[in-house]
Amino acid sequence: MAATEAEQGLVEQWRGMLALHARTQCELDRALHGHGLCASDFEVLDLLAEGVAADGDCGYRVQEISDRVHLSQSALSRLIGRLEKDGLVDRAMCPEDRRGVRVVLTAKGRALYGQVRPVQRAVLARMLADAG
Amino acid sequence: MAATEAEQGLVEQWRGMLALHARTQCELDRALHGHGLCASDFEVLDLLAEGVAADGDCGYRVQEISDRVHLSQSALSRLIGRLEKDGLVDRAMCPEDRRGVRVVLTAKGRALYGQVRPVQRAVLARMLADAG
DNA sequence: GTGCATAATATGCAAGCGCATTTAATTACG
DNA sequence: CGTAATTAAATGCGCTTGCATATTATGCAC
Repeated sequence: MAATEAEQGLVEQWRGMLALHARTQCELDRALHGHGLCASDFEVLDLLAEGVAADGDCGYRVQEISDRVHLSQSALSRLIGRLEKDGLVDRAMCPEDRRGVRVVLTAKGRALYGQVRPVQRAVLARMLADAG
Repeated sequence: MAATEAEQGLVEQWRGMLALHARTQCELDRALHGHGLCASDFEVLDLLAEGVAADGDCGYRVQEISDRVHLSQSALSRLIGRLEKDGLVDRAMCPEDRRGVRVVLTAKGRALYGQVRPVQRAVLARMLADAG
């Protein structure tokens, strides 16, 4: 039946994606672990670093980060807490909405990002290049 | 530069994959949760069910499952333990290598799989159809 | 067969995650 | 204004995960 064939195609697509995702995520975690980061940490740093050019003052609201990163709100809150504890980001109250929190890379965070970014890009190149 | 462009392409490919994977995995977990399963549980059941046709006697070695499922050996061991506790699989010693363990679907496990499989397929169809 | 390296699972443990709830600030409505 | 409904983020909690290690079984040298 055509329906079954289409279904089988979806299943294979999904299995392929699971495999590639797991392999890549695992490699990323290993590569970043030496720098004290996990893959989710890097996702957030990557977003923060790309947001502002060089002046480290505007940053993102937690909610904006939450829209772009695939974590629950609670997981993100704790992740930012860890980054802050390690001195990689600062948390500051939003002046315009005092419920909100603004997150900014510190100099240390920016430096670590600069160091780690090529590592992450290399893993992506190695894992995604052929098996796309 | 061409190198930077290629790199940017990889980054976008990876972000797209992260997004699609996270959305789908999350939907799967939600859909299966009502049946007492998580997405990893289903992966294992799916493999076990496809392995043998109807006679439930040969099953898989844990190591064979480990090759096909993207979990650490310890996580898989515990997952099988949970399935066993819920009466969905049986664990039996391998006659030919008594270090090994053979895992087989029980009748209950096969019944649950039959019930849950269309649910999982529907989620895949819904999530992967357009954004492939 | 005894001893030693290796292999297949299981288990102790700490860390990260999601769900539900809490706390604090804003908005809406009488 | 004051009170209820809503929103932003943080926290309690249980569960799953991976790493390191323990346990049991095999195989090989002697």
